Amino acid sequence: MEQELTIQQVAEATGLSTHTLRYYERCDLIAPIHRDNNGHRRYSARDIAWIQFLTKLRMTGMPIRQIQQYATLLRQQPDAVQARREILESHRQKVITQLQKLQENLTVIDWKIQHYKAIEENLSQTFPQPNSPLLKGN
Amino acid sequence: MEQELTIQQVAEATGLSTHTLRYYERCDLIAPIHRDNNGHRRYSARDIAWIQFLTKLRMTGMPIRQIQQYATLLRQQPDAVQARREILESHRQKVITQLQKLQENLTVIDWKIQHYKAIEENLSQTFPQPNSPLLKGN
DNA sequence: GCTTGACTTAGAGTGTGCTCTAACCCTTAG
DNA sequence: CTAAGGGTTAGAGCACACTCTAAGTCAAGC
Repeated sequence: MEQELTIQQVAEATGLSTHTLRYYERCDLIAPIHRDNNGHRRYSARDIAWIQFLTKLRMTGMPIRQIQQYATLLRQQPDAVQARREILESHRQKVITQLQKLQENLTVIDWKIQHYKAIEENLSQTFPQPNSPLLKGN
Repeated sequence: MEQELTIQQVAEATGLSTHTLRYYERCDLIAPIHRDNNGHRRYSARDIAWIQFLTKLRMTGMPIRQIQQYATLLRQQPDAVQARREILESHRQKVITQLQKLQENLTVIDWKIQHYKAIEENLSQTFPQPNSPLLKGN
C-alpha cells in the first residue's frame, strides 16, 4: 500500500529532473527524504504531494528563499497555519498583479499584430495606396 | 518640436536604469542612439516608443535573443511586416499559455488558502473537534 | 583654474535557478 | 568475476539578464 517511489519515478511524475529533486532537497525546499537500506531515496505519497505543490509555487514565480521559509514552517511548526496562509496570501497578490500586467502587455502586443495585419491587407490590394497612415508606426 | 531626451530622462520615462538602456543598445535591442556633439545619447520620440514596446516584450518573457531578431528585422527590413507579425504571434501564443498556467496554479494556491482558513475557523471554535479531517493536508 | 556632476567605454561581477561532473557505491545479469 | 545500470555526494559550471566598476571626457559654476 505504502509504495514509495524512486527518484526517477518522482522525476517522471513531477516533470522535474532528478538533479533538481536533489537540489531542492539540499536547499531545504524538501525535507530529507527517507532512504532504503541502499541509501537510495524513497519518496512517499506525502513527499510527492508537497513536491507538486511547491512546483506550483515555483511556477508562479515564488523565489526559492520564500518557499524555504514556507517549507520550514510546515515542518517545524505544523500548527502555525495562519503564518503559512499569510505567506500564501501575500504571494497570491503578487500572482494577481503579475496576471494583470501580463494581460495588459498582451493587449499591446495584440494591437501591434492587428496593426501589422492591416498593413499586410493594404499592401496586398490591387491598387495599393502609397503613404498610407498605417505605415507610420513600427 | 523634435525634443530629444537624455539617458536619464529616458530612464525615468521607461522605468529602466541607464545601465540597462546602454546594455540594451550594446545587445542590439536598441539601434545606435543619436549623439549630441558631446558624444552623449539623445533619444528621439521614436526611440522611446520602441523602448516602451520592447519593455512589453521583455515583461511578457520574450528572451533578449528573440527581441534582437525582431529589432534587427525592424531596422534592416522595415517592409518585412509579415515576418515580424509571425514573431509576435508565436510569442502571443506563449504568453497565452503562460497566462493559463498561471491561472491554474493560482487556483491551486487559492484552494490551499481556503483550506487553511477552514482549519483556522475550526481551531477557533469554542468546542474544537479533534482530528478533523481538514487537518490532514498540509 | 578647479571641482562637481553627468556622461562615455569595455569589461568584470552578481543573483537566481538550475544542470552537470567526477568519483564512488551497490546490485543484478551474463 | 566483471560490466552495466541504477543510485550517492560535493562541488563546479552555465545561462540569463542585468548591474556595477574603473578610468576617462567634457561643460558649467564658483
